[in-house]
Amino acid sequence: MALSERRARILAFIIEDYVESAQPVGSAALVARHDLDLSSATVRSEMKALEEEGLITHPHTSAGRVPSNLGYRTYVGSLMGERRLSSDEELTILHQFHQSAVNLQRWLSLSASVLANRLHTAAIATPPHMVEVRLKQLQLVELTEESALLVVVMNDAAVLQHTLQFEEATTQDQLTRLAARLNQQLEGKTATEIQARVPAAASIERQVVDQVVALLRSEEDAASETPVIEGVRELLRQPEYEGDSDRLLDTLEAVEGSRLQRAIPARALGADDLAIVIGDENPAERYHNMSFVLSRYGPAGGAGGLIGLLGPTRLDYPDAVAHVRYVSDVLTELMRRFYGDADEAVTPEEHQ
Amino acid sequence: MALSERRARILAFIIEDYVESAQPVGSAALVARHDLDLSSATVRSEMKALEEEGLITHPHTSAGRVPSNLGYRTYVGSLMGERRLSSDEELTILHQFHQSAVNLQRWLSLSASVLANRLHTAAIATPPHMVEVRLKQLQLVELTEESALLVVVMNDAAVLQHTLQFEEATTQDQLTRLAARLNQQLEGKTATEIQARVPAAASIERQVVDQVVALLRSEEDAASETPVIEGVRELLRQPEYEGDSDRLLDTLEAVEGSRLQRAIPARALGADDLAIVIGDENPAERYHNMSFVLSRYGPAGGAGGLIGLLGPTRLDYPDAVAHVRYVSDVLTELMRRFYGDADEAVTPEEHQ
DNA sequence: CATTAGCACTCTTGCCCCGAGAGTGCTAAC
DNA sequence: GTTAGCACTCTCGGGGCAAGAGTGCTAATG
Repeated sequence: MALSERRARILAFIIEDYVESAQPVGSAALVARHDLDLSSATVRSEMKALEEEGLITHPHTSAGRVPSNLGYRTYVGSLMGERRLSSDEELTILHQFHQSAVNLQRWLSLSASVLANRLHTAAIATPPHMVEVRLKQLQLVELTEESALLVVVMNDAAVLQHTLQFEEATTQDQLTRLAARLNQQLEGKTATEIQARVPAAASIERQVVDQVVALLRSEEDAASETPVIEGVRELLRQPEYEGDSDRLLDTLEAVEGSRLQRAIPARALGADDLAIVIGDENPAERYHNMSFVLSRYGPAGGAGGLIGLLGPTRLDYPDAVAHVRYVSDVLTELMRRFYGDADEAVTPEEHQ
Repeated sequence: MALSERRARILAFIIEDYVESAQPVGSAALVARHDLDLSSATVRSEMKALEEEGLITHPHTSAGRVPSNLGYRTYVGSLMGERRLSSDEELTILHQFHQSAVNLQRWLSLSASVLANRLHTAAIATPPHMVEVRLKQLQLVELTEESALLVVVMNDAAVLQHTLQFEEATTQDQLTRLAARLNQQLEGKTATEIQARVPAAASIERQVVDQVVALLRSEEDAASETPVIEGVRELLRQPEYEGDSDRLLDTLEAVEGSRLQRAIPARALGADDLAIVIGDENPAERYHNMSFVLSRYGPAGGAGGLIGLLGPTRLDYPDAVAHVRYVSDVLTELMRRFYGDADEAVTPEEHQ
């Protein structure tokens, strides 16, 4: 497995050329493009060796070489250079954030759009998620005599709402008093804590508290969070889908929010804050011909989420990593600045 | 233009066969499928006449006939039979609504899904919209010492929120008092009415009121409402897109929420509550090869929105109309039942 | 002994051609 | 007015073919 330096260089060239052209790369073309001091014959024998190590393949006898998943893996593992965004690039991106409203949901879509547009593929962002969801405040607004709107604000600044139907008639006044009392009793509590003291008898209060618990639970449930996805069309325009409507539709399906939410290989994020998941490294078979580049964002210890790219395995990994890293940092910084620090642990907004 | 009865029947048959098969229909096939008491030669001469009137066309000399937009138009205008759903079909649909949570946003997606699945094409639903948006209640929740979350409930039960940054530090107590005072002053007012009395001096109050106005305005602005869309994949699976990735991607683009919102030909809804927009009847060129079947839903005089189908011009119009009508009625009834009557004019929930 | 030139071989791709099939439009007969 | 018959047109799929790209092997070279 110890690749000779020359062989490693050739592998890197193959990958880079292939990423750019989406065409199998042949020995002669490789020599020409990179001014190698070698003949195509030599390159061919090196290619053969690389193939025997399983790093590249052959679509068919008379075609050039294509990187295998293993090839990409070794490339991202040790071969590719660390790319940093130029300050021009960083400024362009920052500029877009500065033009956006102060609103986490916007930032998430914006982050995804920025990534999608710059890398020409799809990008995703999951809303930040807290470990402990607590009630911050609730509010009751009369709708009709026998129904009211319950609005619940949580400590991550998420706002959820639900309509309640009552058996008996009430007034806004009664509702306001009830809300004030409940706020006193329940503020800062989690769903489990509140559940311990739900009134036994059926009553309006009981209904409200039940629903508060339900809403807190739904916020706790990470699975209920639909990720933002942008740039699906960029992705589907990639040559891998050209003229293959079936594959295109399958991917379109695979990429729809509701499917995607469970499929994001979040566990790939180990100690590091950045994960690269290539092809069949993804546990979900549906994504075996795609790669993810993901980063955790959010203040350390505070609420956080995932942001990243989703493309064909033929991704420009150095570029992708640099962009995902940078956007993730920007997002973290914005959260820190506008939503208080980690211990205040406050986060999203206009979220679902 | 006065089509003889026989000619009209033939046109209807052509359309119905074509809708089903997506293949140009030839004279012989038509005679066979419908047991016509005519020879194919006779049908051919009728077809020729229909073609001269612009109701059908010829992809090329040796192909069968295909309805033109004008053909579809006369078909929906006078030829097609009124289809009603069977009570079985109605029950199946109702059943799905009964299983859903009491939540307008859910109902909208559900309506769109039902339509999409039953007609095998895309379906849209716009959130209900009121003519006059008034403030119902506002709430301020401390986030950090110098920032707070403003939550605004409007008379259509929409809830919007925004984060505010203050220059000075405040406490939750101060915020609560401010909110109570503002609620007294501003409840039931429209954006314009509130704007007349914004405090001149910069202050926290000023900031809050400004933002309340902005939120009311954004709710007023119908254009800011992103419609729900379901079944895009059903649509793209239609034979018109088979093997034509370009057209497929164009349509995918045209159908993305943000583009669609301005393109829904709402004005086509005249006095009637149902509109059928065929191909180039749509002002937006992008949709010239698609048809819309739209209905207004919502209690008469109250908040209402649009729901409908979006498919290739080769739509099963009788089926589409019957389904859209029925789902729209169900939705209206649900709103009436759960959100009070027209004069109370109260409506959505968990709506962005 | 690594490198290279040379060459045979393989496989794809685009193209042309052709025949089968589907459908029309016309004409002449009923 | 309707119909049978027929010539004509156009599409579609397959076979054959030549060009092009690229490999893999071998033998020569420094």
